[in-house]
Amino acid sequence: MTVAIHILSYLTSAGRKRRDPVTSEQIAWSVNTNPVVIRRILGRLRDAGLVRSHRGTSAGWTLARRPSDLTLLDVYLALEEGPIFGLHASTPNQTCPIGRGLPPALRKVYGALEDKLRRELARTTVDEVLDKTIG
Amino acid sequence: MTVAIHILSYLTSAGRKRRDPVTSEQIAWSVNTNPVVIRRILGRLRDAGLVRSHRGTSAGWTLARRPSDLTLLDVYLALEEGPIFGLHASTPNQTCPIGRGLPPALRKVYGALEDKLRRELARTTVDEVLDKTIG
DNA sequence: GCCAGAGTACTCGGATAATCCATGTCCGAGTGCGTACGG
DNA sequence: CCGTACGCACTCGGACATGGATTATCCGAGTACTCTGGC
Repeated sequence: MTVAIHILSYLTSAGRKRRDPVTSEQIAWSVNTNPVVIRRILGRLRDAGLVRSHRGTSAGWTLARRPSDLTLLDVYLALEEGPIFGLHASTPNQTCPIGRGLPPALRKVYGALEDKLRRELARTTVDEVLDKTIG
Repeated sequence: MTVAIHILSYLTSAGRKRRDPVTSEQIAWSVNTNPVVIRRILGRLRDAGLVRSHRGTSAGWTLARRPSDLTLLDVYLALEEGPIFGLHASTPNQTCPIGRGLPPALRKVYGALEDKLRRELARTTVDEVLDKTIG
C-alpha cells in the first residue's frame, strides 16, 4: 500500500513537471528497492485502470486518471490484499458451536469495519498526499 | 486476530458453564490448529492482562476480566501486530523529495485511519460477539 | 535533398533461484494431586 | 488416625525442522529513434 502510494505520488509529481513516461527503475531508486517490485505493483494498478504502460524508446508509466480523481480507496481496491483481519486459515471445528458460528459472526463485524475504512480512504486523494509530502 | 477472538469466546463460554481452567489443547481442537499457536497468542493476551495461566494438575487458562469489559480494541492492542498499513520496509531514498517527505505524511494519514478503527473496535465486546455466534 | 530500410538502445514482462517468516513438531521446566510411610 | 514426604501426571514455555510466500536476479519480446545507403 505504502509503495503504491509512493509510486502514484511519483507519477503525479512527474506529470506536474511534464516529465513524460517514468521508468520503474527511477521509481525504484526513489523507493530504494528492486524495480521488479515496482513493476509488480504497477501491473496491478494497470489492471485496475489507474496507470498505463508504454513500450519503446521513451517507454515507462503514466497516470491514467487525474490525480485529483484518484483516492486511496482506488489504490486499496486495486491491490486487493485481502481483508484487514483475515478469517481462520484452516476452517475451525464444525462440531464446536463456537467453531461453527464464529466465522459468519466475524464476517459481519469485519465487514462493518471495512466499510468504515473504505469511506475514510475515499476521503483522501493522491493529490492531497503529495501536497502534504512536498508542501 | 480471529484466533484471539475465538480463544476469548471459548473462555467466555467455558466461564459461563463454570468449566474452569481450559487447556490450550481444547481450544486448539475448536480452532482446528496446533496448540502451540494457541499458546503463542495466549501468551500475548496474558502479557496484556486479559487472561491468566495456571500451572499444576487443573492447569489451563482463565479470563482475567469480565467478558463485558473486554472490547475488540483490547484484543487488537494486545496482539500488537503492527499498523494496518505498514510503512516502507527499507527506508526510501532520502535524496528524493518524495522519498524523504512521504513517510511522515503517511504516518499522519495512517494514524488518523487507525484512530477511526480503534474507536470502532472499542464499540464491540467479546460478550456481544459470543452472543452473535451462538445466539 | 528526400525517402526507405536495417540496426540499436531502451524498456516491460515472465521465469527461475535465494531469502525470510509463519507453522508444525519436539523436549525440558514447573506445579499440584495422589499415595505410601511413619509417628 | 493424622501429618509428611515422595512419585507421578499434566501442563506451559522455549528451541529446532519444515513449507510457503515474498524478494531479488536473469533473460527474452517488443517498440521508437537513428543512422546509412540509394534514388
